[in-house]
Amino acid sequence: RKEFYKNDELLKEGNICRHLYFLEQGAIRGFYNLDGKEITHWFGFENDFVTSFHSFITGEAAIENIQFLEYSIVWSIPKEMIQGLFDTFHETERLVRIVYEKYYIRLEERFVNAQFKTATERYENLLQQSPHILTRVPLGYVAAYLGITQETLSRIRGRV
Amino acid sequence: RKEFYKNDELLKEGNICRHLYFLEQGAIRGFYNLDGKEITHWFGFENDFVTSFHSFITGEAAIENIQFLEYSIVWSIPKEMIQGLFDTFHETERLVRIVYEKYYIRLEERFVNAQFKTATERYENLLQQSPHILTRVPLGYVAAYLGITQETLSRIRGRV
DNA sequence: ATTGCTATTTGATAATTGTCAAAAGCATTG
DNA sequence: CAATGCTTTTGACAATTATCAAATAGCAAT
Repeated sequence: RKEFYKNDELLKEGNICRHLYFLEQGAIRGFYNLDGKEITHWFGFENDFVTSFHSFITGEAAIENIQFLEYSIVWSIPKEMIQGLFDTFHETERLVRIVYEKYYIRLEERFVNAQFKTATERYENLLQQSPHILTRVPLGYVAAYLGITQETLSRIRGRV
Repeated sequence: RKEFYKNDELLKEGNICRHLYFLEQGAIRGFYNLDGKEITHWFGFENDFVTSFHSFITGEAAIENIQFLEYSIVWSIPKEMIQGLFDTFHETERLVRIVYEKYYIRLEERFVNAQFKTATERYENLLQQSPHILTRVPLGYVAAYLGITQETLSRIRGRV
């Protein structure tokens, strides 16, 4: 169990993410750098499992950063320990499998939105499904999350 | 074990997908209808596991269709049977967990491409990573897969 | 209330991609 | 080899979104 404060970093790009985290309280974002800009591509909130998935699974260096958006409480478990649990308690592996299923479905939906819907539709979708993101996160981060610039998001909000 | 021919359907939207499939040979696509257009959003080839993931996991009606692109051989297993295997043989659940990990990473990469890269970059990426898709699949399907219109893809190819 | 800092909005213009229509290319069939 | 149907390309124009620059709003700390 660890506590973190706003802007604290959980992971820096280039490092290997060796832990799975559970966010008991707070908010967190994952972002990477593209042409000198920070691109936020996911958020985590209370009761979310978070990690740098690609790095955690493959053991390669992470290309993303993970940073806290507010005071947060997280529980962390090292990869080896959770793998040990898989062997000892079958139910752990089942839990993780089911978590994966949920996360996959979520990502699939975001993917379809990203590729086949307009910026306005994506914003309205977010407004309906995850309004808490908009209230707890700076607009610039949300814009990147939606795959548009901050200016465009601002204009969309002005219209709707 | 079943055999299918070009344009055969494995799943129609509105039905519940109760099976996980393994594609021993052939090619297959998943697509859904949007404003009267067929939007292909994934392909499967030899040695891929395929299913309508959302429907298979949630038990809800599928919003997508699955159709063969050529003569194919698939192995299918009903959901209840694989769940039985999970209980009987722990390794089965582990296998599925690991397959999920691979598929999640793939989807994550596609998502980042979809949202943060230009159409040209996505095409060049595909050209490098999965050139077989371009040789075995009609251009219109590939365009939808890349999230652009067929005309735009045609122009990109003309340029590159 | 004032200052300094950051976040958000607005404006003008450019780049990218989509839409609709038509032409060209290519393979299959009788 | 002409006819048919399907795929791919080309053209003209419209819509969407990005970019760059500047103005405004909001907020914390004097």
